Amino acid sequence: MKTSPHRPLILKRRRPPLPVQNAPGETSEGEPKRPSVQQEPGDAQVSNEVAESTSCKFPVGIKIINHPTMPNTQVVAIPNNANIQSIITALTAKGKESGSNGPNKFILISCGGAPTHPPEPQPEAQTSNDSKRTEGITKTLGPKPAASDVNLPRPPGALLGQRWENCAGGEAAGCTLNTSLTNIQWLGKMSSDGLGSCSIKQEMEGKENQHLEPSRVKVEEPPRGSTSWQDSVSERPPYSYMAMIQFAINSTERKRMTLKDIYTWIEDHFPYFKHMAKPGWKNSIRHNLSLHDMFVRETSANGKVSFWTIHPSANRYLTLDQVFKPLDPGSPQSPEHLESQKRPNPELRRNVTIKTALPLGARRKMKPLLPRVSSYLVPIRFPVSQPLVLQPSVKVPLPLAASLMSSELARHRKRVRIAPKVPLADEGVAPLPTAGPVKEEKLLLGEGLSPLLPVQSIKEEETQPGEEMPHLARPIKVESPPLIEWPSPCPSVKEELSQSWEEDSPHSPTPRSKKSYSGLRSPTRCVSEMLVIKRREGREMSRSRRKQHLLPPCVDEPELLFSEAPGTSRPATELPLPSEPSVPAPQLGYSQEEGGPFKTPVKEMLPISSTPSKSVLPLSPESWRLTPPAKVGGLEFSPVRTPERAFGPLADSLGLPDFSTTPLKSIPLFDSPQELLNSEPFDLNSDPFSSCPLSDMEVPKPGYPMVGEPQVASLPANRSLTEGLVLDTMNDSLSKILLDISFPGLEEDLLGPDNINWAQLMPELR
DNA sequence: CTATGTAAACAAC
DNA sequence: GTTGTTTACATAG
Repeated sequence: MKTSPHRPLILKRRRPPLPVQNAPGETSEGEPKRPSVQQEPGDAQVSNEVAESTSCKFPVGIKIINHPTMPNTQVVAIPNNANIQSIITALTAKGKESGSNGPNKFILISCGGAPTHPPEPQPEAQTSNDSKRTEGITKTLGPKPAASDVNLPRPPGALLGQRWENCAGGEAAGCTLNTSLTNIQWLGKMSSDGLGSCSIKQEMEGKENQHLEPSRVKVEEPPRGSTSWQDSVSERPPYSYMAMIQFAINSTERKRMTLKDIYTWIEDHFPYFKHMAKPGWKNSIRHNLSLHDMFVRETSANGKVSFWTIHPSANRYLTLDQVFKPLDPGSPQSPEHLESQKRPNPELRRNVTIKTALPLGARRKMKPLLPRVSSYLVPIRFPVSQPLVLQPSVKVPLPLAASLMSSELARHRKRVRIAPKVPLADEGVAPLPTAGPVKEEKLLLGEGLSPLLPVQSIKEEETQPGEEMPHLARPIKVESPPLIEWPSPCPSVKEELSQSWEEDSPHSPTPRSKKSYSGLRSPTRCVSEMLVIKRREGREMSRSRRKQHLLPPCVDEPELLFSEAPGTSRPATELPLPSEPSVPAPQLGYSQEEGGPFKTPVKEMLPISSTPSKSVLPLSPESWRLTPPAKVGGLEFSPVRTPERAFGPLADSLGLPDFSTTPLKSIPLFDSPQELLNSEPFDLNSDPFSSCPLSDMEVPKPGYPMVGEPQVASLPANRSLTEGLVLDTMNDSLSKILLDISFPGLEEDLLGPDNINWAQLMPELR
């Protein structure tokens, strides 16, 4: 309000639109889809599944054995093609029946089972995106599938890795990422999906500035039954605009959303904005979108529609669901509860961060979605001789795994790393590669994973089939200044390694226009034809918050990414995952990005605030954007993307600490995630779930040498890690775990009593 | 000082 | 009017 005298004049900013090329595919996208949230066709499919689930039958092929050392715990081997949801339902029922005395915890692992095809990737990816969004959505049991984010369970095969996004709502609507199995929602009770689902959209109230004012506000509140959120209507959500924007964008399958849809999503999920907030909140949303580098604007091919996306490197794929669970079981989430402080709290950060440890109470009312299950992390030895065995199983994305593991363990050593802020440094300043800044955090990371890796991007675009590389190549135009520059590679150093997204790019110092880069990199974009727009140089200069960069643009950008080897280079983030699932690559990265989501104190993680704090990292702001592929030193893995995004979030949700810390036995093997990745044993490829054989994928590892890191040896041949889920019927939780499977030949001692006869479960292994 | 929120001036459509 | 960008300022921590 204040009119500040100081207000600078702004001269024309915009630049002409880019030429758009249309992508054929895109077309559909172009349109803003609104959130119609509700949606889509997928239902039919879903229903089927659901139906099944209800039946609770265990599919054929399921094998259950008692865990040798854990009481009331059974190991359930699920064929890839089995309907997980139904299995979980059945197990839940079984566990409930047993109560505390009988088996009430189940470790679910994929046994590949049906050899069949790799699970197909879900429909999802494919191109359709927008248009299709329909995809398979599975709907969950949850209450409202509708719109928003629903995470659904996935069908068969999906165990681990996939993220399915199903999203119902197309872009607008949200889909969360799902972490497939991990999603608790399956259990029904927890559904957090869209808070309230919204419905309605607002009529948009009109102008921003008008006030709705309170007066009207309250009126609408829903009946209170639900308590939670309703109450919350009048309360401001504890999330920052940045966080809410991320939730909104991440709720869509494509991870992109038009401004209007963002408004709508927020209104739908946070009634406060619809009813109570001053109209100026929309201005704030826009402000945040422009301000934070993590938000990248892309235009549709035709140039008509602008979509806001989250730079893959920075995207933690946070969704409302992931972050918290409503206190009230029944009610939809209600983040809103909290107080209405004036300020929304720092929100996520804190909240998100959540370590499970934290007292819930402290955090506003939200609870973490996933309970930790430490105990489950017990390594399981696999008798089988071959290392591969589990192929079907999930590959755990490293990161994920790491995170999983670490979660509990972590605490021991580790530190929590914090996500560096994103340095969005914005353009200008890019720290030199060397720039030292990287600092601290990295260190941590260094070892482990770099959580930050950009990796993630993944999914988004999967839609576009194929092209992984393409995108890279594809030039996207940047709007602005021609800067585009592709970054030259910076040589930089590895240092960056760890940093978070930003880091990745570390070298990339070139900050340049952030956005520009982003465009480049983000997978999505690649895919799509979108252009990215965004910042122009101008910004760089500017001192605006965001910009902060310190350095002048290095100029170079790290473009390398692309240039380089195809596989490798691609920024992790970018990879569009063709199908995400497929991507086997281990990705460590994602985690980082988020900072492991939770781990990082929220702050960082969060959105990282894009706002650059200037000081923070030297990294260039863009760094993340660019995400230098391999380059980043340690990050190498980044290239790997996680197979699924899902994990990322998942992990986050867990609030795992750093990878490195993980206590699990298995872990010890790897010092860092990287190691894991590197290590062969994992067959990443084999991921059953992934649709694609990895073969295609490039695995990151090779290419980049880690920077300085010593790479560690890979896992022993006889061991491998696989991801599994732990269903605890005592508390209705479903969590991912990383299993250490030992093959014969290993040291016996290690094995210990807990060996499980995997052969029983997974004949195929043999 | 940082992160965030808010208001506002402008620009381009 | 909408969308996007950028400043300026306020404020909590």
